[in-house]
Amino acid sequence: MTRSPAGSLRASDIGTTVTVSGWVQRRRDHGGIAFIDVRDASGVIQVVADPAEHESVADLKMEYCISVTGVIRARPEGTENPDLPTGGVEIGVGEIAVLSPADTLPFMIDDRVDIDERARLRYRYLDLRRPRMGANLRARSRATAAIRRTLDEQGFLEVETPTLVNSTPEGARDMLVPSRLRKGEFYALPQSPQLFKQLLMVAGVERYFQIARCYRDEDFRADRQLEFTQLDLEGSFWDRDDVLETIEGVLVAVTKELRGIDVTRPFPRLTWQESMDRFGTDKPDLRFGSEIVDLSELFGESGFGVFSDTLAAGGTIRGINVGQQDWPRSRADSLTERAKELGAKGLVWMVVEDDGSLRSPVAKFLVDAELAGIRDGLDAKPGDVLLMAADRWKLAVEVLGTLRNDLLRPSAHEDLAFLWVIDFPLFEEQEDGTITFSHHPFTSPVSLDEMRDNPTRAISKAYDAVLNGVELGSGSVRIHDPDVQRQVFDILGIDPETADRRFGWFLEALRYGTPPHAGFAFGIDRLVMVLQGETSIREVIPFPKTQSGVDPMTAAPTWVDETQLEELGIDLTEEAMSRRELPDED
RNA sequence: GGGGGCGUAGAACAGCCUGGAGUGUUCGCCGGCCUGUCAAGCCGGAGGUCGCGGGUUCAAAUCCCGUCGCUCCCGCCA
Repeated sequence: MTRSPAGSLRASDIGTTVTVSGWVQRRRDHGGIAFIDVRDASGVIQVVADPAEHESVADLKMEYCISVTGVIRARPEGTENPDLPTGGVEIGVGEIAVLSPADTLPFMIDDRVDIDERARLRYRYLDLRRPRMGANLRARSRATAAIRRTLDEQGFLEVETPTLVNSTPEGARDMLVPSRLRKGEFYALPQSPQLFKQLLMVAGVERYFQIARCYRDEDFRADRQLEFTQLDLEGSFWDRDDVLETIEGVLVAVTKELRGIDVTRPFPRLTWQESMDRFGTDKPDLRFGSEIVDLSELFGESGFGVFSDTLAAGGTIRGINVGQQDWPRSRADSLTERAKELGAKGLVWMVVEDDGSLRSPVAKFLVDAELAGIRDGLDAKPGDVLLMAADRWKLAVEVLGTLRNDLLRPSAHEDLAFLWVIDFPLFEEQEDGTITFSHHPFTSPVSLDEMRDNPTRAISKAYDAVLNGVELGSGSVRIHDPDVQRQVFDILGIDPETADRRFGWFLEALRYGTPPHAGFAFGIDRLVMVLQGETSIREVIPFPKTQSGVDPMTAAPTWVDETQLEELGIDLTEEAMSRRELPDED
């Protein structure tokens, strides 16, 4: 007899004999009657047995893998379960077979319990049996299917690029793989297929995409793992808007697939400058207001030294109204600490009293006109909490932008707010005065003259996609002229010899009739995370690593045999060897 | 590299501030009862190196120091 998916059974199946195979989710044994919830990948069905007839029912434990054959029947009136898609019917047992028993579980297969993450990862195969995790796995599969469907319809070619590539020390730290055939040399795992996809444009592919695993050896966050998956995409003869339209189409299709809703297009666009000014970040969360306001002009002549000195030094004074907040002293203190952690010298806070006056430790330093200006500028109403930062522009807006998120950002992702951030700076000036790229060194400037004359103010043809304050990914129009590419390397302080050694092969390729091209890459983990309402990408990655880069199940990374190291020509340092002697402790 | 939170039975927690016998709750597990439950219910039982190491003390889950692990954040992440 063929097997029926448990979750598919409905009233229309009443009277038919079916076989369902799956796992015992729950057993409710009433003595004279026993209910067994059988779960498979499709859902759950209730099985009803008389323990007197089916003695083996008493032996069924949670997560036993079983097979049940019986007749579908309507549940007696009043016992239907409206919470279950199959809740109108049940299987009256004919036969039960245990396919595979299960040991007592290390934790319950239940969405309602938060289990220690180490235990979940140690038994990830059990963790993935939880409905929520199963739903996340399926969502991810449907997301990639929707991506392929959308791009295939537009004539894109899916091309696989190598995952053993040369190391590029710029940007993130590379994951390295030693070469056996060439002792002492290393491959790197790709941080992105960037240069290969540009070569595919040189190769005449015109429309390329790949669902590519990428690797960056940097510290973890809730939205960062060593390895992650990107939709990587590139098109020839494209300008920015061709990319934005294509990516929007993909994001809309995936959202439709996972959420069943039609996102309004086109997505809003903010310039980087506007995004920083209004939200203090290049990945603003547009689900809520409380924008940052420039209050500098109120304080040009201020008697409050912190403000007037900041302005005299070329800084700025920005404010934000974070609305109604519980505001005990401890909250103010911890927020001030947070602002300092972010680099601010301090944080000014004010609470609007019922009579409209402002209660604040600094109120006594401000004159009435200044206080009134703050109230007006921040549209203050009684009970509102106002925050102000006085600092150089970027720091001031970033601090307020972070506090805005800390205080107001919804924890779940029920609403969706997509947007584009465009017109990023081409370069960034670092604290030591050197110039680095802000996107990557293959990004086209808007103006060559501006790039040469005033590099730190030059605008690039780079853009980011943002969803609910999460940076999904970024892209740019690329440089297709080898001379321009050399100029960019020059500005970045990469001398011609170094440029040739590292990128000569690429610069050479650009000389053979390279089409203008542009592209994008977005993180599939992050997109699925938000659409599934999760706040960590580990929930949508089947087998993630812990924050220290360990897989508690397989114990990777592990020590390898001396002979393996010898073959690779690798000696461990004393420091590494001493770690080897330490016992692993929890 | 730095800061915060957490670590107590198989799981989730309370207990810690203010030291006094491993005390408690829910779930799971074992045994028993139970014919319409769906996180079934009722009765009984087992189960503990309070992460690890050191210190203070007559006495440490509790206070102090160190360390390991998990996690969030800063740095970092083109």
